[in-house]
Amino acid sequence: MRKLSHHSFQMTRKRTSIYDIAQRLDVSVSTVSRALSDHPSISAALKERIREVAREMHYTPNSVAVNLKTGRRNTIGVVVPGINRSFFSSAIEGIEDKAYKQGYDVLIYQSKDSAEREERIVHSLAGKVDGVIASVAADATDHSYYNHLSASGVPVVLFDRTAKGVDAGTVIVDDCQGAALAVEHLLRQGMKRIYHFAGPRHVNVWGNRLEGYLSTMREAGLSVSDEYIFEGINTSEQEGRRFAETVLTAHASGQPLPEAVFFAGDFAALGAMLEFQKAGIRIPEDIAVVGFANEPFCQLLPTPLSSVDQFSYKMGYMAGKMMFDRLRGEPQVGIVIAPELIIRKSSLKNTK
Amino acid sequence: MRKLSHHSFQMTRKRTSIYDIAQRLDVSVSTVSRALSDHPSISAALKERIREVAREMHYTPNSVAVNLKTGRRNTIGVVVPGINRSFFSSAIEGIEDKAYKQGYDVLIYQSKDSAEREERIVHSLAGKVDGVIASVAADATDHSYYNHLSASGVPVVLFDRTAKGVDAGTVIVDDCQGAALAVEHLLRQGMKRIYHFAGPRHVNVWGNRLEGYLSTMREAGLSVSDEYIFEGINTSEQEGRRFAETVLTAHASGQPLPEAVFFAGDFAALGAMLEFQKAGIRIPEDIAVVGFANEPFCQLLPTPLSSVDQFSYKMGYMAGKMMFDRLRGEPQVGIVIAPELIIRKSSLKNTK
DNA sequence: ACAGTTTGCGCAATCGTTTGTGCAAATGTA
DNA sequence: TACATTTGCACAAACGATTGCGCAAACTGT
Repeated sequence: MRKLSHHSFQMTRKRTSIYDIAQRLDVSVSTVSRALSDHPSISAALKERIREVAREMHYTPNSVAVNLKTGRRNTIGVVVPGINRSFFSSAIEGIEDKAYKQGYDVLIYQSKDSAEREERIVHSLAGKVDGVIASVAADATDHSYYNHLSASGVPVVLFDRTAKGVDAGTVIVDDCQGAALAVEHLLRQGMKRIYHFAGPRHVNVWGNRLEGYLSTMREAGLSVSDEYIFEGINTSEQEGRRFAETVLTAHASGQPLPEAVFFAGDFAALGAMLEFQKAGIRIPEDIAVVGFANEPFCQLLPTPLSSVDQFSYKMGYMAGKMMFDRLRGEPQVGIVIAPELIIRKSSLKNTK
Repeated sequence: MRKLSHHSFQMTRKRTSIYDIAQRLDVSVSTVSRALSDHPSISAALKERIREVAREMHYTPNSVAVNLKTGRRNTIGVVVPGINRSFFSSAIEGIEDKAYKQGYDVLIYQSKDSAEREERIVHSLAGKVDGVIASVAADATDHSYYNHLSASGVPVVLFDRTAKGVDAGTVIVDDCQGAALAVEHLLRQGMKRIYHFAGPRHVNVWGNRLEGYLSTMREAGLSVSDEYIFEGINTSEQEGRRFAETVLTAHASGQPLPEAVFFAGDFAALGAMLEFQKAGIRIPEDIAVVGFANEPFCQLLPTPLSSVDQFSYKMGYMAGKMMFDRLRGEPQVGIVIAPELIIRKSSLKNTK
């Protein structure tokens, strides 16, 4: 192992520029530039020599200079509530893969579900990126600051959590249909008393899932009384537990248990399942459960959790695709991905 | 809601530059530049007017131009195996939080545990970022390409998965001690026949955990026979299952079951637990289990999994801190974070 | 051999900033 | 009043690339 300097930060040799190459071969910088970008007006022989010298001098173009000159930055910004969540991190993976293929870099920002932080981020993003892909913060309803971007020529693509009044392309999963799939699956097994754990309905995804639940129940000729629906402040595990407690105390005072519950989020489903099981209620025999998002842990649970898959990676990838379409000036309006119900043990009553 | 153009990509007005402001106030660009950066040689009155006009013209500095001129990009690159893993995504969260405070942006790249991809990324990073924070790919042992960066003045900080022969600061958890904590915890409960599920030992983290396991056993006066140690190709759930099968078949042919197993990773522990339980083996009564990383799912499991916490967020945050120290020319050599054993049901034999 | 093309390259402006230096006007000193 | 300082701003050269234009030399054809 070769000895390394303690203070490598001092030995910063200047990077070789196009100018150094030019000097070395006694040609002009423009010639070097053209040679390296394979311009027709440079002879093949000279091109070859320039490329060779560039290689041996370890030349890498200074992207900042290129960006300044061309006006493009080859970078797209991504704003999500938090990266530390499977749905978002795998969506980002999709975005990154697409971007990587196109030679673009990805700048990541976390709004932490705070619209205030989101706004600051969005403003700072203007001029740093060619486009922005985002999933909006849930704590507010007005996200019009994204229009600053689109107004100044920076295309915006919203995925999953979209916002009204924003000039942007959207990539979403058909939440309404996803809910329908889940509820129909339960109905098919003869259950009628199906509850729904919802998130705040001002957020499109949760509102639509509620909508899908309601319309499917209605179509099946079932009436949905108030106690069927529980609106959590979010879809966390804790809220799921709170839901379970509510149901259990209602049961204690005589109300029948639900036959099944459709949760608008997996974590809420998880919390509730654990709480139910603690109370001696069996899943799925006593209560069948379906979640939403198909988080990785679903299949890891001792009672694997049925869930609606949102194809998070694909959503990210499509959002990336839509972004590049927009950058090319071919604006796609919106993409809706068909969800898929993954049936596991938690929702199968007649399991032998 | 105001009507938005279908083709906002065409209405790209030129961004206002420092030059526009100068023209409007009939001063020179240099004056504007200095005024906005609060240079002493500009009168307070003029500064105020310039700032005002800048605000009303919605001026935001063109960061690319600033970068080109100053040589700094205010961006740090992060290279991790994959973002879609709780450990890395929350480490990134730590990095991002620190960077955000310092006004730096974060560029994310995924090596997907491929050294080849990692090398391409690292090369492309030269000249795009001021520093690089990474956790190296596990499929190779030579990561010397990182030296290109440090040699050209771009500081490198490695966290968790480090590499020998790379001129970089490091932030790691004391894996050896973490293993010791886990094994001691098991020993204290009187167990002696303690197995270890290891990862490839050429990767520092797994090698050190193995080391910690071995030395703790040795100090307790216990001999470790070959079948105690299983070296998986990684620490995935699948490898965990494979481990369980190996143990079970050995048991079928007369060998006693382990009293406890210390896993070098939570996912492996999970896979094995599920497999054991499927075979009717009770956790922790028959086999106690301790994992490593304290992944979020540990506490969600019906038999919550004891695990060694690595403080991933903190590691990321410290890595960020170390990066800024290096950028300031105050090189920290290495930070070692003390791990903490989180004891849960899976490792408590004498639970009532 | 001469005009007309093509081929191959250099000159210089440009992108939006930062910053060293120069130079007037305003101020201070005697 | 005359000279030395300070104050406040403008000029112009960078940073590292891209690119329109110009212009010699090397070809083409007759």
